[in-house]
Amino acid sequence: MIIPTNTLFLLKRLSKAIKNLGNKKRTTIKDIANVLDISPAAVSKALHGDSRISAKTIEAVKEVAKKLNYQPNHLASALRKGKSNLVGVIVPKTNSNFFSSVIQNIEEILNKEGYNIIITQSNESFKKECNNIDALLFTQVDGIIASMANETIDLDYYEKIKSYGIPLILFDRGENNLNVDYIGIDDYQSSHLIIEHLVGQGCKRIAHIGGFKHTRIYNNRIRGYVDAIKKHNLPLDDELLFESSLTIEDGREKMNQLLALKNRPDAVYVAGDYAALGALQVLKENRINIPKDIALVGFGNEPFTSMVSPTISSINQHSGEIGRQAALTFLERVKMTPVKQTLNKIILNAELIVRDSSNINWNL
Amino acid sequence: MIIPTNTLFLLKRLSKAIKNLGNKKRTTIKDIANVLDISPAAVSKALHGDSRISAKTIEAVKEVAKKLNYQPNHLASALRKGKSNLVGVIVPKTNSNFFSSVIQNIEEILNKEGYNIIITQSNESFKKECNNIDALLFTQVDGIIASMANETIDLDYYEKIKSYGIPLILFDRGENNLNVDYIGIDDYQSSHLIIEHLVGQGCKRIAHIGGFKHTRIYNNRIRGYVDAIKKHNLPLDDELLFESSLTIEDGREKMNQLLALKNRPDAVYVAGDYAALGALQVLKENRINIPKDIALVGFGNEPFTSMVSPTISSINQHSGEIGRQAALTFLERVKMTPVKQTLNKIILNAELIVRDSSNINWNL
DNA sequence: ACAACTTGCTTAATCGTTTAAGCAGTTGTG
DNA sequence: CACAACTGCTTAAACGATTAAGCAAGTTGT
Repeated sequence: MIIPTNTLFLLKRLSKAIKNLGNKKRTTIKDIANVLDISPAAVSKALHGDSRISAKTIEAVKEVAKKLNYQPNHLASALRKGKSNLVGVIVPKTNSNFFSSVIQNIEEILNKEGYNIIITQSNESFKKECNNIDALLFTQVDGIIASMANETIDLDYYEKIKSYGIPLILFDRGENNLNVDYIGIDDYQSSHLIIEHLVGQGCKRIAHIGGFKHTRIYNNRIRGYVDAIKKHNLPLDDELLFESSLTIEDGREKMNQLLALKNRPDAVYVAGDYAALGALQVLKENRINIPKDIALVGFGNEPFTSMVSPTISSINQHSGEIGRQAALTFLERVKMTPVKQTLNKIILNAELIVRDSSNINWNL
Repeated sequence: MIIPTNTLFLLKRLSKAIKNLGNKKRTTIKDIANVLDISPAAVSKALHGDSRISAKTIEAVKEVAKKLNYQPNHLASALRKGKSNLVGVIVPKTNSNFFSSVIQNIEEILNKEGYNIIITQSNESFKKECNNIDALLFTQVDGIIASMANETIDLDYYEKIKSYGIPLILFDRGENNLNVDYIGIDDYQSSHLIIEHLVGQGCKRIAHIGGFKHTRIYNNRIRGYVDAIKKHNLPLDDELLFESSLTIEDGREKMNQLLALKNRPDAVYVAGDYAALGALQVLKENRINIPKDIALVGFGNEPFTSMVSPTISSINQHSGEIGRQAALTFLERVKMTPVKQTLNKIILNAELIVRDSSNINWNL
């Protein structure tokens, strides 16, 4: 056992302090200070490796800290420093591969910089989202990284975050009007990718089951769809374009409506994988040949797209990269004092992953 | 505009304070105290509705608080009260329906009681789990609700939680030796349910792709399998029993091994849905009739089990109820001072959901 | 030899809230 | 009328860590 100090006196204090460990509270810098007979301030500095504290003292402090199992009280230092080193993350749901992967990457980057993250889910409910924001602000987070619920139109609560003077970073489901950082893929361009691909497969009447127009990303996908269709001089028919909640059930519903048309489409581009899955089920139930009769493309590259039969073509949103960029953007913003927010978009190129559901060379 | 006080003097102070809102820091109880010319202590009490503060003062304080957009500093009160009102949740992954649903229910209950939760994921990595525990303890959480990573054998870090004197609640993946609360389903009994069902379908040679034995729940499923097989006097063959990581890939691998047997099984019970999916893929690739030639049952009732074709029979683990019970158990424990931990198991009955993959009346 | 640094600490204030203790003034009780 | 109890506040300490300011002793430069 190496005791950093040689006086019997200090040794006695140490063992007394160790004895007290059992009954009492947690060890504080004061306890360490008492053992070594120096001031708490010196202990604090020693623990932070302050250059004005002698190497000998630093070592002694660290030794005693370890012996007494000292754990810094984060609340105290956060209060004093005005920084909690916590970052709030709000997502519509965690049980989606996209969001779970984004979170994982945010966490990885931020942990390295000493931040911890608080994950909350809105379950696509505006009210829950507001509660989450309040809870995070209440917890004194140093910033918030969020993707909005589908329902969210009123931006007051996001303005509230801004008014706190902490960085707000949006990803995937964002909103220009807030004038904050945004990270996402190029939804407009993604639609083009999909339409090009379907045209290449020989499709001539392409439907789109889109998300709600009021959500920017879905609106962009719809705009992309419309423009790409026009570009290829394909029929742009009102009955081929739907707004949907993009759940499995609604995917089924909209697909049924498409099948009920006199003039059926020969391809369907669905703006979400879950709805695409619903559409797939309906197609199979109706014994429709996929992709020969109707080709299908989803969006999001959820793992199940490669599990179902036929496998579903989809758009890879680079969730990992989105998470990374969101975290890095936060780190940049938080360095500024005072925090300045400006509209700053990072748009990644998406990638179309062609699978059986839209590959005419399959299942001939 | 209703001003709770009638003196011009106070009115002036209020408008001055409101003016200061822009440039300065956040509003504190001190600011409110200054406006009303009372002590910060009185403000604090007023905000908490202390009976020793007059109704008039309480109203005035609340009015000014609203006007100055006062938001309590959680760090300060947490420091003072020695309670952060934060609960840490550790799960192996969030992108599983089971865990995501458990979390949702924990959150719902705890939010009502004024707690917020910090969700962390271990990604089935022991190291990550240790980091998470450290991060949560560092954040001064008031308790931890966790489900262990598959890798976790060394329990030192969990002992560390206990040594902090905060409640530790385990669910699903637990460990008796820690002597803490545990909430889960009856895994042993679930295996019986499955075997009974398969026997009822006429299966006579039932294989089990199980999880790792060192994880209690998987061990229980294996024991249940073995005992149920014995009970029905079916062949209990070493080559029919595997330990697996239960990923899709490993499910594929183990299924391939089963197909390579001279004496193939006529049913496979897989201890996890993802591995069951892998097994399903292999069966389909080998044009094996499901369930006539080989029946299949999974575990966990992940949503995709009802999406794939054929749909996969599985065990519903009552994730919602597990989350609720975990939260309620925490609330009970945290009330005790000092917190007492004892081995206390809440075991829920699981439910077998029979789908096409093990229903002989289907696909004849 | 004396100013000017440097070293290695201490002192005391501070972050924002809570709370035990206490103090006037009022009301109630026997 | 005296004493108790209540009302409505104030004072001051505390939670644990950080940090600006300062001080004493030693070191360096001229």
